[in-house]
Amino acid sequence: MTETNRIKWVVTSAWPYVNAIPHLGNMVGSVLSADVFARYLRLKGNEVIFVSGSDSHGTPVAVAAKKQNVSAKDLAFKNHKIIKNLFKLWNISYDNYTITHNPTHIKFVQDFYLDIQKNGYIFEKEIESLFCEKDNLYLPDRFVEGICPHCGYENARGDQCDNCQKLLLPSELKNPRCAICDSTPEIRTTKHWYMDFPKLQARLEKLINENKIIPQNARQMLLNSIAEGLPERAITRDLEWGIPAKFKGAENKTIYVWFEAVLGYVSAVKEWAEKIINQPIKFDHFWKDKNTKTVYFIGKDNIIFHLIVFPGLLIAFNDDKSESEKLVLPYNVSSTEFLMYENEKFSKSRGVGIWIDEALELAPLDYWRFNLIYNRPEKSDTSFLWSEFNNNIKTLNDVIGNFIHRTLTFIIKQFEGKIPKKIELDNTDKEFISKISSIGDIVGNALENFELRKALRDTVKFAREGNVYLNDKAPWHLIKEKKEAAGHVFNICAQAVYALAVLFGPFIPDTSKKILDYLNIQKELNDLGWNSIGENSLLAGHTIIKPKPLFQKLDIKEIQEKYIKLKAKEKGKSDVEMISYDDFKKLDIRVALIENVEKVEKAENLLKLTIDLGTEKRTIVAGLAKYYNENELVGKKIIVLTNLEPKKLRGITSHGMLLAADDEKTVSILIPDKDIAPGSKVL
RNA sequence: ACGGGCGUAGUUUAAUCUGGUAAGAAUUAUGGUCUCAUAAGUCAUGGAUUGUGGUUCAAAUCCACACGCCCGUACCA
Repeated sequence: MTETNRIKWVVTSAWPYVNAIPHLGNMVGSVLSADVFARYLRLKGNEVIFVSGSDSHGTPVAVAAKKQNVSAKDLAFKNHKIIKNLFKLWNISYDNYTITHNPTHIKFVQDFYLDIQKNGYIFEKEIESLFCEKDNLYLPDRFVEGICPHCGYENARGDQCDNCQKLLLPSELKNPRCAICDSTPEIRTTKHWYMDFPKLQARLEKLINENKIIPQNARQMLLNSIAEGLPERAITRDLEWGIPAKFKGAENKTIYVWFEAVLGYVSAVKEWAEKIINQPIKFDHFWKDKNTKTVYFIGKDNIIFHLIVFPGLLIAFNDDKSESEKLVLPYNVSSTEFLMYENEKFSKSRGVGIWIDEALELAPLDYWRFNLIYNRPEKSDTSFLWSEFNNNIKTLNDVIGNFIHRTLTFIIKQFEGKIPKKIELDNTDKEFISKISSIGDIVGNALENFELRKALRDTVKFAREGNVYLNDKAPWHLIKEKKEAAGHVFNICAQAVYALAVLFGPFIPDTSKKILDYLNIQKELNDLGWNSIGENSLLAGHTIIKPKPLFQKLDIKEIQEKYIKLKAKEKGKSDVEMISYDDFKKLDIRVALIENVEKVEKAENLLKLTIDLGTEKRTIVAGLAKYYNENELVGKKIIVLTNLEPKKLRGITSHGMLLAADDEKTVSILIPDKDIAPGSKVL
């Protein structure tokens, strides 16, 4: 444990893209894990700087801004502010949460690449690229579609054919078209600046081999891709929204986001030193000391980037620097697997998952922080399950909250709130006390090995042992015979409560603070320190405060319903897109009379309807079988969209669409208020 | 397609690197018990190694194949 004492740490989490609010998966993998780790290191008395920021450049932001008719910069800053505020609400203890579009970062990146160029790691190359004149855009590979030269599949993308799986170059496609506007792009020659990774290969291999801390599974994959040969990578782009490249002749080029955002790990500390604490020297203090440990909390999709690309850049930069000017190479990368939502991938477009703003509307913060770390996907992908969430809240409440509450209320009621004295220890006492004195090391070791999940589970186990101890000693019996004997037990339990306050500090800081408040301890947690856990943390005679329950059980069904409503509201919001009257006029909506209804075989929800439109009869297929039976529909007058493209459903061609309302619980067909002739137009 | 990883009670998981205890826990279920505490606590019982072959005295663990899921190659940040 002394090993980490007074060591300098730079703790970082992956940079969230400014275009989207992070979801729980993003949160647990990088931001929250890094926060727990940073809080622990501070508690152990280390020098810690914890940084990250919003990744603000790149095509998607530019495109979104254009759609909303604002500048990319305004949009980026607006979203950055929202994300930054959410992290604050999540109690993320960043020393600096910045944005890549800040002057310190921009200058740092520009100078950095000029340095690398000077050191001989950048070369220029002309390439042919497809350009869409209509969108005024060089098209990234996957934004080009066309016919696959191998299998003739019509919708092959410029990077790969989804049909035959073969890798493609955009120029190989027959009849290429722009995926955004469908027009035919032209081939243009453009020059780009490349990073010479092959030149770094040997040194990167050495770095990976010599670093014994990075996870075993990542190592294998990394060595593999190095052995395969690292590709040269273009670091510039023909894009306006980004950091202008300063290479000679690169006037209209920007640095590709991937190669610039990672440098934020460095520049964010620089910005912090210069602008937040006004001690510029602190930048060198952290980044240019070879004993500083830098740690990166990321998702598994980011491993290569953080252990090959990023250190590669640092090595190239350090090439001509003296020892005291070199930037320190990564100490470790803690990568998590993915969090799923009820066994599905999080997906914004399909509305699958929980986003960090929604979470806060559904349950108190510490319930989320606890739950996420408790199920942190360390070994394999794990799912967020409502049932698990419920279990974990119960654990929090029944095991931890209750142990603390029963201990403190007993002391209040029977001992006027004063911590009673210990008397003689028997074996049961000794056993529990030895647990109190070792729990700090057990949990601390797990954290230092980046096993956050184990650390939290060990803490819960400790609280459970507190309950067992209480049960074994049954002080509510002892008190009838000999008050001191009961007091003795509660002295020991109070030490355990104190231990829990400290142990929970990194995980659920609000709760930790509450416990300290009840214990009537005014000192800041960081001043108390991790090592203050022990059998005599609280002195006999110390007065505590009457506690309130720390947690309460939640009605998970109610929360789920709230979640569904939240999702429905969002969906409604995004669907409200204004259309012109001309657009509306294109729809031919009419009243129709249902003449016949049959159930469609092998389809649980489909009905085949024969309808009369006055001038003609038609067949349409509707997904109503769950809500209506055949008989109750015949003879009803309904509303039908008649000029929808015919579509084959289960072998039956549907010539139109029946209109119905759906609130996710019931589905109701629409019926004209008065008796009106079939074929009447709806306007 | 290629490279890497993963697969253990209904559910969430430990033990896998380094083969060796009745595969350990939590939750769920069932039954008992205590009353300080929040219908909480505590105790007991039941329940699992994806499949098929192989190596071995011995396989959850090592090897091969199959199946399923994830990631990377693949510039989407």
